[in-house]
Amino acid sequence: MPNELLALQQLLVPDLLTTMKKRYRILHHLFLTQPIGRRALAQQLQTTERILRAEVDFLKEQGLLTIETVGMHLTESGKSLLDDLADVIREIEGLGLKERRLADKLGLQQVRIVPGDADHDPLVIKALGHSAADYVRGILKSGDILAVTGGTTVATVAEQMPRTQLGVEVLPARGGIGENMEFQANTIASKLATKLGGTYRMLHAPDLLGDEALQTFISEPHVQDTLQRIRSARMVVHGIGQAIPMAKRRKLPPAKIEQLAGQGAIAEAFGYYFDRSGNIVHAMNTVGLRVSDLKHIEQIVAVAGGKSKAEAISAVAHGCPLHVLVTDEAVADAILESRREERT
Amino acid sequence: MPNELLALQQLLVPDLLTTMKKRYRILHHLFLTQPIGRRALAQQLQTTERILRAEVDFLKEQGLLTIETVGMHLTESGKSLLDDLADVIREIEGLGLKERRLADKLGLQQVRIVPGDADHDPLVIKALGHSAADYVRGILKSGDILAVTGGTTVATVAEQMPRTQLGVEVLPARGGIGENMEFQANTIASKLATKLGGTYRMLHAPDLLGDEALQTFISEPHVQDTLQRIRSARMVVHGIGQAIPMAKRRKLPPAKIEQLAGQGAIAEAFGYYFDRSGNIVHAMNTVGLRVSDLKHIEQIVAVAGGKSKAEAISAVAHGCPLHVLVTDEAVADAILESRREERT
DNA sequence: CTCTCGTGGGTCAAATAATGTCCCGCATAT
DNA sequence: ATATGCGGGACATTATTTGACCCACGAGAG
Repeated sequence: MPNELLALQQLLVPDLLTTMKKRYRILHHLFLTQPIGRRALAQQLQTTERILRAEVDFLKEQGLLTIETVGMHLTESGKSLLDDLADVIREIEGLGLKERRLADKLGLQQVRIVPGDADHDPLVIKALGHSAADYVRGILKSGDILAVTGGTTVATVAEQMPRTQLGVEVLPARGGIGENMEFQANTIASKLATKLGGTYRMLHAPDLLGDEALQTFISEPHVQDTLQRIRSARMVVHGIGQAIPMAKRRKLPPAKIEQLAGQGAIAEAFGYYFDRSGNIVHAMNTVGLRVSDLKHIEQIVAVAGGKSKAEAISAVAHGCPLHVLVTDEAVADAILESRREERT
Repeated sequence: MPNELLALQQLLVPDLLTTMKKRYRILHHLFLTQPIGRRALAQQLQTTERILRAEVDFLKEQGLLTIETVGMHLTESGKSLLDDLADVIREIEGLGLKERRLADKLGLQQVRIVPGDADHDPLVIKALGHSAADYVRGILKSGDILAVTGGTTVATVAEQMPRTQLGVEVLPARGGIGENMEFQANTIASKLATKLGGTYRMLHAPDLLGDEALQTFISEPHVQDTLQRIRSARMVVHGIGQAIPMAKRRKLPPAKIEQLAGQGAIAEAFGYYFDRSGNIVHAMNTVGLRVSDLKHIEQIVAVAGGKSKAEAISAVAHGCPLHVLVTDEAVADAILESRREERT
């Protein structure tokens, strides 16, 4: 433990840490679901109404949340407490240790783990987004260029980003690659720019362009300029998907999907498909960041969770440059477990 | 607060911090009075037997204390927990703040404050001794020369010093100046040397020596050598007393005491008497450290407590060089209060 | 508009935990 | 021997927590 105080307290007042975790959990869940009522919250937290009520009364007394007719809300000091507490809780839960082990195994600068499994609990995605947003905000400086991909997870990062006046430029990492409008890189870039008090540009590359048309498109001066800026980004935030489900979502022809499966494709990121060892087996035909550009970028941040994605995440971590991974506990456990098996 | 975790916990689990303090108090008091039984301890801590029993059962469960037929004892891990916890408790109690304020007001390097008032509770002296011993042990290095004065408080420092093998040389700061054998500087030096695994020398200067005899005594080569070593001490630990009571205890002639009172003598240290502003109004006629030698010494540590000594301590702090003060809360409050009044 | 539905807040008995109050047998020191 | 203080056991009493309701109200849907 980094903080010896926690060790002392564990011995002298074990209840303290337990209650602290309990209250943190309430605040955290409230933050993710607000506004929400007593009964609903109790049910979601697997506790009784009466017991939650006692805690809520206390937290209200401390000015951490407000109770209104529509439900409960965190106050400002509640939110700030939550952020400050996150690190402490991670250490208590032993997530800090897992983070360091996972970073070590995958050769990453840093790993952030959020409790739960995004596959089973959609709130975990929200927590992932919040954690990633917190990290990104801590790193970005005024004037930086930030490139983002599409996907629901990265969209959540934008959604969870608190409003600041940072003055950064946000760009889509790649052109449209067949997502719903809401989760496209362009949309996310615009949303993030708004939240961060910065500017953004779009990269309006039509889907499924023929080679020839693509060349023409790329050679436009305005596009050229945008591409240049994207490649000089200081930070990239991207998601990681499973190869086959992603291919289907993008409505690739069945033959192509067959082929991908045959090549052992398991992961997708940036429009590239990777096999288990991290080799690129296919690349989407669209403009933007290429894997070869990544090595010049200072901070590459991947955000992805859910046990089903564990193998994909592991593959991408090996296949392309990556500095920071924000994921959930289910993934961390799965990767740490599988890699231990390999060793035996 | 140096540790922001405490601030968070103060907000999120205040009552558990209270029980932490409570348990610390039990352990601390037990440490000072062991071996002691349930009932006696409960009475001293102003709580009921049953309530203390619940806590004791818990602490026993945690392996922090043992229960025997003669009473309760701290275990080794209990002692070490106590030491680790001391800093934390000081911060929670706000003593850390007072320490910094007092150090600022008196122009000292460091102040250590122990809760309570040595005038009313003899255990506070023991706590003073323990705190001072802890500090001294942290500073001393092998080969250092340590000079000590007499007095009950400094004697307690020796008593509370844990046994180590430091290899320091302990010397009396001044010759015998009319104390009981047990509290003389010589005796304390010997005791400390034993505890610290070092050597000691004595300075057997008879009381109330005439000028001439004193000169003869000083000129002896062995005494000369000892005096030289004393003056090159790295650290000095001394007590502070009230002038008039100290003069009476030393059985000075009543006329002399009258004179001291007339000169406004209020404090005593090293055999020197100081007035309120820190001027020396009288010096005992004995050998050893002179006030003028003090400025060459690296660490001068004063240990004294009890509200009645507050003015004396303040006077000495102004009158002669001092780096570290170990005192109790009653003194700290009194000095901080009086100095605030002066400003208005 | 009405009519749910979920909200916070009130109430009170039951269950559970904390506490006060004894008493006993046993070491230990006098 | 005996008086003292020790830990531990027992149990009634009290305090607190918890469970299980009900109610009035306001927002949002129909």
